Amino acid sequence: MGIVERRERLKKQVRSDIIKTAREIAREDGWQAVSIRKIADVIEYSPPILYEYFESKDKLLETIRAEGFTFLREEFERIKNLYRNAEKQLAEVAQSIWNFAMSQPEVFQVMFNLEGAYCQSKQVYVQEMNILGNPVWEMIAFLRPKAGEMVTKTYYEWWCLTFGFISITITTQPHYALRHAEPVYMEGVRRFIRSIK
Amino acid sequence: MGIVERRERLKKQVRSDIIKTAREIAREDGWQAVSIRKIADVIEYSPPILYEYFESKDKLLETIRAEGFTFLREEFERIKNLYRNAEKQLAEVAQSIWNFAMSQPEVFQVMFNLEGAYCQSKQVYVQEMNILGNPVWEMIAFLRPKAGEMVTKTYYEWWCLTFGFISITITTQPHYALRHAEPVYMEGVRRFIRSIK
DNA sequence: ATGCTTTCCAAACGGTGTTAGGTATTAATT
DNA sequence: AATTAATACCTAACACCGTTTGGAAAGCAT
Repeated sequence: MGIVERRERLKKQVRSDIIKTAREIAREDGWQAVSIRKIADVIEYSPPILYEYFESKDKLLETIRAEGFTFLREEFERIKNLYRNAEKQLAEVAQSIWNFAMSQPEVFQVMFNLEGAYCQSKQVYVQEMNILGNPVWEMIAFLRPKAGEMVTKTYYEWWCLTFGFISITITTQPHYALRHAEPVYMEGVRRFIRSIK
Repeated sequence: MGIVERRERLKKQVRSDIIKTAREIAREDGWQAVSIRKIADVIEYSPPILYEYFESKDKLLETIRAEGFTFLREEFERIKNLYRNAEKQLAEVAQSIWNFAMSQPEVFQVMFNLEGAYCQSKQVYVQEMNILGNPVWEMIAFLRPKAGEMVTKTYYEWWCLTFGFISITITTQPHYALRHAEPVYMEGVRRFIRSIK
C-alpha cells in the first residue's frame, strides 16, 4: 500500500513545515508575531488544519522547545565522547550552548519563555533536570568527585549560570553587543569551573 | 483653585490604580492574562480611558519595569550606606534581589520579559548598565581595585549571574522548589565574590 | 443662556486562538 | 457500478485582544 505510506510522508512533511514556518516568523519578527493564521497562510492551508497536527499553539511551542533541548543533549553527548578532560568538556559544553543560542535564538527564546515566547508546559525542565544519564551532570561529577547531592547542586548552578547568562544577555543587550559578551561569558564559565574544582 | 489640584490628585490616583491592577492580574493569572479591557473593568472605566494615562500597553509595562529597577537601585544605595565591607555589601545586594524577585515576581518578570511578559523598550537596560553613580559597580570596584574596564566586565558578569540565576529559577522551577534554590543561589554568589576578590 | 472645554464611552477595525458544521473528494463495500 | 463510509479540507463563527474614531454628556466661563 504505497498510498498510505505516501500520505504518512506528506503528514510528516506538513508537520515539519508548520514547525519550520513558526520558527521562521519568530526569527524574523519575534514570537509575538507568530500566529496560527500566519503559519496557515505560509503552508497554504486553512487555520483549522493546524489542529490536526498540534493540539494547540502551546503544544506546538512545546515541541519546538523539546527539539531544542534534544539538540543540546546530543551536542553534550558528542562533546563527552570527544574529550577526556572534564574541564575541557565543560568549557566546550558552555561554548556549544552559546553557539546554539546565537545561531537559533528563536529556539532558545521558546526554551526559556523569553521575549514574548510563552509555552506553559514545564515538563521538559523536569526531564532535563533529571541526573540519570545526564552527560553534563557526569562531567561535573568527574571533575569533583564528591557526594551525589553536592554534584546535583553544582549541576543546578551550572544550569543557571550558563542559561541564565545567555538569557539575560539576549534580553538586555542590543544585537551588536552580543559578540562582545561572548568572551565575558566564557571567562565567567571558566572561573566557575576553576572555583568548583 | 483647589478644584484643579483635586483633579490632579485623582489623575495620579487613577494612574497608580491602573498599574496596581495590572500587577494584580499578572500576579494572579500571569502577564498573558493582563488585558486593557480587564484592567478597565476593575478600575471601572472604559478601555479608551487607559490611553489617557499610558500611550500603549507597552508603555504601561515599561513603567512597571522602570519602577522595579528604581526600587532595586534604592535598595542597593541603602545597603551601600549600611555596610562598610564590600563583600558584605554585595552579598546583601544579592539577597535583596532574591527577596525582591520572590515577593514581587510579576515585576521581576516584566523587568526581564519572562513568562509571557513582553515589553519592547530596552531603554531601561542601557540606563541600568551605565556605571556612573552605579552603587553595585562601585562596590565591585572597591572590592577589586583594578582598571575601570575590568570592573565593568565584572559588573556585567554580576548582573548576568544574579538576574540570570533567578530568571532561570523562576522559569524552570516549580513553586515549591524556590525556597530550596535560595541557598544554592547565595552560595553561588558568594563563590563568585570570592573568585573575583 | 450660550459657547467652550473636559470627561467619558459605545462601537468599530483588524487582529488573536479555537471550534462547529458542512462540503467535496477519495476509498471501501456491497 | 452504485452506494456507503471515511478522509481532507474549509468557511464561518465565538469570544477575546490592542487601539482608534466620533460623539454624547457634563462642567465651566462668558
